[in-house]
Parts: sequence; C-alpha cells; structure tokens
Amino acid sequence: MMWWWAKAIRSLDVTTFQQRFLHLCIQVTFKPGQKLYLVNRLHPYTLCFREDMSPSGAPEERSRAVKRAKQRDAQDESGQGKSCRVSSPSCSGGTALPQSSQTPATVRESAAPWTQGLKVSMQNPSMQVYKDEKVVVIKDKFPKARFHWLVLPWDSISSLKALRSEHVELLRHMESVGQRMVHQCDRSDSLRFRLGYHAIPSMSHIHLHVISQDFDSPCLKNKKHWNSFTTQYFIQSQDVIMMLERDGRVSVKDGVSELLKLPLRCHVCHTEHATMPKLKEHLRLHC
DNA sequence: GTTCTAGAAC
DNA sequence: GTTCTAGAAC
Repeated sequence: MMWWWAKAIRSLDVTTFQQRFLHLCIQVTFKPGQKLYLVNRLHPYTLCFREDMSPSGAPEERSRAVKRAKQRDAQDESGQGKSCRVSSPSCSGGTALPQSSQTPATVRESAAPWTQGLKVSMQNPSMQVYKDEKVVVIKDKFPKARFHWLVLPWDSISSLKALRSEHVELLRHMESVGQRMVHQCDRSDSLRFRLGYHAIPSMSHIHLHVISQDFDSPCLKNKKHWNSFTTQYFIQSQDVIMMLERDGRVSVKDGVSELLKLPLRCHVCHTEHATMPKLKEHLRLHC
C-alpha cells in the first residue's frame, strides 16, 4: 500500500516519500471511501480510498458505493471538492505500512476526514482572498450570510482550547485583518458585521468568522446554523482576547452545545419563529 | 461542516 | 398530500 501511495503522489518521488513518511512507523487502516489528507504549506493532497467495485462485492454495498461516488463526483464538478484524487482498483481496508514493519504503532482515527477541510482550503491559492506572514483569509465555502470570511493563522492551532497567553498578539492580528476585510467590502456602510469564534467548532484549525448580520444566504438552513451565530455559542473575538489576557486561556461553558437547540429567535427584534423558512421570511424585514 | 432521508408536523 | 426537522452517515 505504501508503494502504491508513493506512485500516486505526483510531486514526491519514491525516495523522498520514504524519507518523509516511512520513518514515522505509523500504521493506519483505511475504510472504503475514507480520504487521506497530506497537508503542508506547499502541497495539499487528498487520496481517496474507494470501495471494491468488482462484481464480487455485495449488491447493497455496491449500490451505496455508487451513490457516494456520484456525490463525490458532483462535488468535484462544482469545484467544491478540489483534490488530487487517486483511485485504486481494489484498496478496501488498505494499510499504510508493509506487513514486515516492526512494532508499528497503530493510530486510531483521531478525526473524521471532513474536519480537516479548512487545512486544505487555506492552502489553496484560489480560495485565499488575503494573506500575510501570520494569517490567511478565505471565503466560507458555505456562507451563512452575504459576506462570510474565515481568518486562519498559518500556525497550527486546533481550537480555542489550545489558546494560551502567547497567542494574544496573533488573535489581535486576526481581528485586525477581519476588520480590514469588512472595511474593504462595498457594503460595510450598510451592513453590520460580527467577528467571533464558535465555542465548539466542527472543523479543525482555529478560525475567526467574519460574518455580515443579514444572514441572507441559501446555505443558512437549520436551527444549528442559526443558533451557532446568534447565541452565546458565537464568542466575539474581543471576548476571546479579553479572556486570554485575563486568564491565560479560553474557557467554554459546559452545556454550550445546548444553545444550538434553542428556539429560533430573530437576532434584531428577538421575536420567536416556528420554522427556519418563517424566520428567513421575517429576516427580510430587517434588510 | 454537508447531505440524505424517515417520520413528525402541518 | 407537502413541508420541515433531526439524526445518521460521511
């Protein structure tokens, strides 16, 4: 399997690949359909492990496999899943190291592949709208408002939990860059913006949301979306910085996830609405 | 994070 | 019947 990877990766010859990865002595088992993300600043790659589509496979599994493959292809065609995908004719249950490797440490899957999406996106020049030596800004792939950017540090910081006092300056810079994005936008005079972090983000790699408060977007679809930006689940950038300065770390209250289940309440006039369509209709009044 | 879908709500 | 949500799967 490792040799197959080596053949699959365009920019790394076999020797380089071995030097960089084999010494890690890590064994990873892939399930069909899982993706392997190889990320550094220069070469973000995705290897997709497909199911065994041979006639010997179970009919139900083949059907699911075809369905998933169609979904992936549709995403690729729409430009949302830009990746260097390499197919294997039969690689279900692949293993990353030769069987002969001595005392390999088995690594359990630490996170679902989709949680790593931002790490890939931030490296993609076509998605970057601003960058400097400390941070990069990308447009949210599924914006929840007319303007929705993400400011990400180049440094690998997984989440709010990983923040310490020494990050204060970086966070101030992230906020400053976020404000710069707002001011360069042609609607900055008429739209209100908020800058903040989700208390428990789904995606790995800390990211500052810079989002206009119109919430006029087809990607805003459900209660979780709404409450993640309009309740205390959304922690303002300034509050994060203040906490970090005061306590040296950011505390997230227990049970914060419950906020995502709160009734749908307008963020402007605080009226309650029974369904998302009704809330979205109401929001037009405030535009 | 999204998509899909069963079943609840209307 | 259609609309909408919530949870599973990815």
